[in-house]
Amino acid sequence: MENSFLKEFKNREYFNQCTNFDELELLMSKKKVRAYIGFDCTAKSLHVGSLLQIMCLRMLQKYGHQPIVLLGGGTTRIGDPSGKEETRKVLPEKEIEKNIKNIQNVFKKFLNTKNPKTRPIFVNNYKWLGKLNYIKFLRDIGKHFTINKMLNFDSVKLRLDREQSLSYMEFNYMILQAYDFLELNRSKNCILQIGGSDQWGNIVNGVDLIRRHSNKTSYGLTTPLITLASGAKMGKTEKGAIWLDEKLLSPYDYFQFWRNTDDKDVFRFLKMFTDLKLSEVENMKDGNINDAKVLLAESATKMLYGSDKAKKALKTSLETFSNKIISENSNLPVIKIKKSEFEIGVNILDVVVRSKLLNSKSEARRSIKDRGVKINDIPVEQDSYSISLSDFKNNSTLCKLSHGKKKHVIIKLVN
RNA sequence: GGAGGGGUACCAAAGCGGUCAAAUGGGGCGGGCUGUAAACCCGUUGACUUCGGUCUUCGAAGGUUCGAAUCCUUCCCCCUCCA
Repeated sequence: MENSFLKEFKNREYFNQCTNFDELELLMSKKKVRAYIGFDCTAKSLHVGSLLQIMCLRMLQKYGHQPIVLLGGGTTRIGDPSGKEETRKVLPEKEIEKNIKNIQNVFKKFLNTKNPKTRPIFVNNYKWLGKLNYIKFLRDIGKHFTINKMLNFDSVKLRLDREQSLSYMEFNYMILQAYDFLELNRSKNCILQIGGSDQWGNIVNGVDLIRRHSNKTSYGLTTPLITLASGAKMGKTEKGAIWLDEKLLSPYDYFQFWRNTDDKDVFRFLKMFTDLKLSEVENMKDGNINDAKVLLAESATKMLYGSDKAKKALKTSLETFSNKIISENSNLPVIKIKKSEFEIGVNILDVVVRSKLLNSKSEARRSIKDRGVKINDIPVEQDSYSISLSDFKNNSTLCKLSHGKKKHVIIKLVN
C-alpha cells in the first residue's frame, strides 16, 4: 500500500496538487529522481511551519530519490510576495548568509547524509542568480513570461487589488523562482519541485519555463497549508515560533508543543510528522488519546534531537506533570541564585522577573493576585512574599517556581 | 493632479475639551472544570510603586487651554471616488 513515494505522500495527507500525478507516479516508480524544495532564509532558523516540507525530503530519501535543498540566498534578497500583504524588509546580506548556515544544520539533523545516492544536495541560488546578466536574462528567460499572465497570479493580484504597492523587485520574484527550477533541471537533472500550496503559482511557472526553454517535462507537487484545529497557522504561537533549533527552543519545550496538541489534530499529526506506520496510527485511535499525544511528542522530538534528548524530555514531562518531582537533571530552565541572598530573603516579584517567567513586576503582581504564581506547587498569597531558605524543602538546593500550570523554572542555590 | 475619509493599546474598533491608562469584541495570560485537549464559566491585560500615588502612551513635531486622544498649524503615511 505504501509502496511508492506518491502513494505514501497521499496517504499521509501531504498531497495538495500535482501538475501531472499519473505521469509522475509512473516516472518515480520506474526510476530514482531528484526533486527540490526551496527554503526562504529570512529567519535565523526553521520552525515547525517548514516541517512538512522537511518530511517530504525525508520521504524522497525513503524511496531512494535524492532531495535537493535550495537555500534561497538569492531570492531572499528579493522577498517572495506570495501570501504577503506588504513588502517585507529586505535583510542585510551578511545576515542571510548566517541564516543559511544555520538552516542547513537543521536539515542535517532530519536527513540522512550518509547514503551517497540519496544524501541531500544543498544549493544556494545566489550562486547563479547573483551573476545573472540582465540583458541576457531578459532575452533568454524574460521572453517566456507575459505580463498579462503574471498580473493574474494571486500573489500579484492580491496586492494590486488592494492597491498595495508591489515593487518591480518583488514582481520579479516568480521569474527568479522559475529560473531556479530551470537551472536545477539543467545542472542537476532535477525534475520535480515540491512546495506548499502557496507556491503553486511559482512552481507551475517553473514547469512552464522548462518546457518552453528546454522543451523538457518537469513536475510540480504541493502540500496543503496545515492549520491547527484552532484555525491558527502551524508554527507560530503567541509565545513565539516553534523553532527546530535547540538554541532557540529547548527540546523539552519542543516536546511539550507536541504533547499539547489539540485532540482533533493528533492522528493527523502522527501521520504527517512521525515515521509510524499508518496502520499503527489507525490502531491508536482505539487507545487513550493522551498516549497518542505522548507518542507523537516523543517521536517528533526524537526525530530532531535523537533518542536521548527525547527520553529526557519525556522524563521531565512526567516528573513535572504526573509525579510532581523536582529534579536537577530535568529539562526545565534552571536559574542559579546565591544562597546568601536567600538568607535574608528575596522578594517573590524579583525572582519571578529574574527567572523570566514573567516580564515585569506588574505582571507578577497581577498573576499573584490571580493565584497563578506558585512555589513548589503552592500558590503565593502575597506579592510581598519573600523567598527564603525555608522554601527549599528537606535541605534541598532546589525549589520549583511556576507560572500557571505549564511554565516552570527550577531555582538552584549556589554558594 | 482634483474631491473626500482616515491613522487610537497585540489586532479590530469606539471616544471627538476634564469623570480617559482610554468603551466593546477578538487574541493573550491566569483561575475553575477536565485529560498537560477542546468547549464553557470567572478574573486579568502600559510601566513603576513605600499601594497614597507617580511616570509614559491615542501617526510625528509644534501651538491654544487651568486642562487635549479630543481644538489649531505644519509634516508623514494610508484608504475611497474622479482624472
